[in-house]
Amino acid sequence: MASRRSKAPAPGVPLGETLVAAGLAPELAEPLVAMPHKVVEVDPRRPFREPGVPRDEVMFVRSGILSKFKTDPAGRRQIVALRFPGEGILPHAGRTDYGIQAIVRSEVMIGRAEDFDPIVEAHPDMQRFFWRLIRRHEAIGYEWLVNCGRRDSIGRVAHLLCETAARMHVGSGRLNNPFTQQQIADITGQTSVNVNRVFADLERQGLIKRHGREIQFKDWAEIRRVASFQPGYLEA
Amino acid sequence: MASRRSKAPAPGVPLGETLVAAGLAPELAEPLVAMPHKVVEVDPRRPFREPGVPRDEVMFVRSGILSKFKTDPAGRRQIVALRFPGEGILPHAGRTDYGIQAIVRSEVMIGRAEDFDPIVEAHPDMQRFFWRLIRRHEAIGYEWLVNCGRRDSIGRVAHLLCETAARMHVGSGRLNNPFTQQQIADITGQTSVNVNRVFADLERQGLIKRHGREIQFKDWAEIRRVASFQPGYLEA
DNA sequence: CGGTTGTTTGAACTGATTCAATCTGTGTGG
DNA sequence: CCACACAGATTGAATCAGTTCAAACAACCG
Repeated sequence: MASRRSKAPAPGVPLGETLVAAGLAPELAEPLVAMPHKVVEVDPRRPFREPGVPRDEVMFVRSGILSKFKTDPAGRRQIVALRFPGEGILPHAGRTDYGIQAIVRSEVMIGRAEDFDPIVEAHPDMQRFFWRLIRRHEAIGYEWLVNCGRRDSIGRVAHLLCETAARMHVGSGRLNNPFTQQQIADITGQTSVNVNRVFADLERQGLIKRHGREIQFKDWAEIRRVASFQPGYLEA
Repeated sequence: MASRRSKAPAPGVPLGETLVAAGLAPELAEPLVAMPHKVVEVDPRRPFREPGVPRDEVMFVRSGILSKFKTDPAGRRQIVALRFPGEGILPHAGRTDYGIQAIVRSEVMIGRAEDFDPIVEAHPDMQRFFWRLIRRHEAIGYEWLVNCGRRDSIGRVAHLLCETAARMHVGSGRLNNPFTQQQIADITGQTSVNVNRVFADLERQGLIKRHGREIQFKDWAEIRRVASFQPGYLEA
């Protein structure tokens, strides 16, 4: 019953719009989109940026989803953060400890740190904007720690689904689930086998209905409860 | 065989020094320590700051250790971050999703956001300094996610011990372990019962030796391997 | 069609939890 | 100085959630 991701990325919304939607004042978005940059198409689950390399570049997701990941010496992979359209990965002076891969085929705008940093420094409002975004990602990271540390496997998957629905701005209705079960396992610290069983469970309990990759929430209140999903942390 | 934390906090090192030790230029530390503030003694494992409350204050740890925590609706607690001496918790515009408690008796310097923000905005170098600190805490958070998501219980505890030794600047020798087993459980997403068994295991394997709370690393290389501890992420 | 990637299912196993009891060290007050 | 209370550490037994290994199945692609 597996369905495939669409082969083309979602229509490339202009970056400026997505940034403004994320809360940046329109006149501030302008110098950012005017910054010299290239746009790259990134294939899912292929090496894109390896860990341990210095990265003096900014990237913003225009469409698709990027993930930051780390790999244990034993080879087990853990995804530690996601970036949805309009979100970005800021420059990193020293060596980075994480790698980057796309979850689905994505369009990414890449600029150089030496172009980006002066722009931010020149606009205190933009500093505050990025400050707020960092804080939001921090809050999400904390929530993920609670997820991995304290919830059982059903709660973890349910929570990820709720969060994803919220971050993709689909309400409590249908979610076009972008993840493979392996990726969900890598995010929630489990095995893909178990993720599969959890999905079957959720469906058997009548909380969701699946048509291929698409997920329909049949009982939003109850799945929120199972996930103990309190969306407050997502509002910067 | 339990020993108690010393009843007095570690001698209150001047904040300026600890900030400089953390990499801040001495002339930049000055306006920070000159900022109007109060110094508070915080008792361990007592309510200090509750989640869900706006917090327009900065705090810097002068001695002891602070923890940020979240609590699941089911009442299970997860510690999501630690702050050692010289480290701080920056102001938070909206409602905070986490609470704050001390791990051991701590001295904390508390200032107001409205005093702190202008100082930072006036000094680009200080912005870069805090930027780097944020990045470091982000990296630690990612490593914690790997810890909770991908390591077994021995690896988790061993990793926390290694990280703590590094952050407290004790080399590979003796660590005056500041945590109760319950706190270690709350950090690593386990039960205190299991943490206890892990400690017994580590000792039986000859990796550590315990005298009350004090831990002596008998085989640093091997415990690093067990923990898959790569300290690179700690260097901002 | 054959190759690849992702999903699904079963059976055996194991690491960690739960519950409950006991033990140890520390501090307090009589 | 002893009795007592308290917090934390330790141990055992039963249980269970999640892993591991292995195999089959489905969908898509060239």
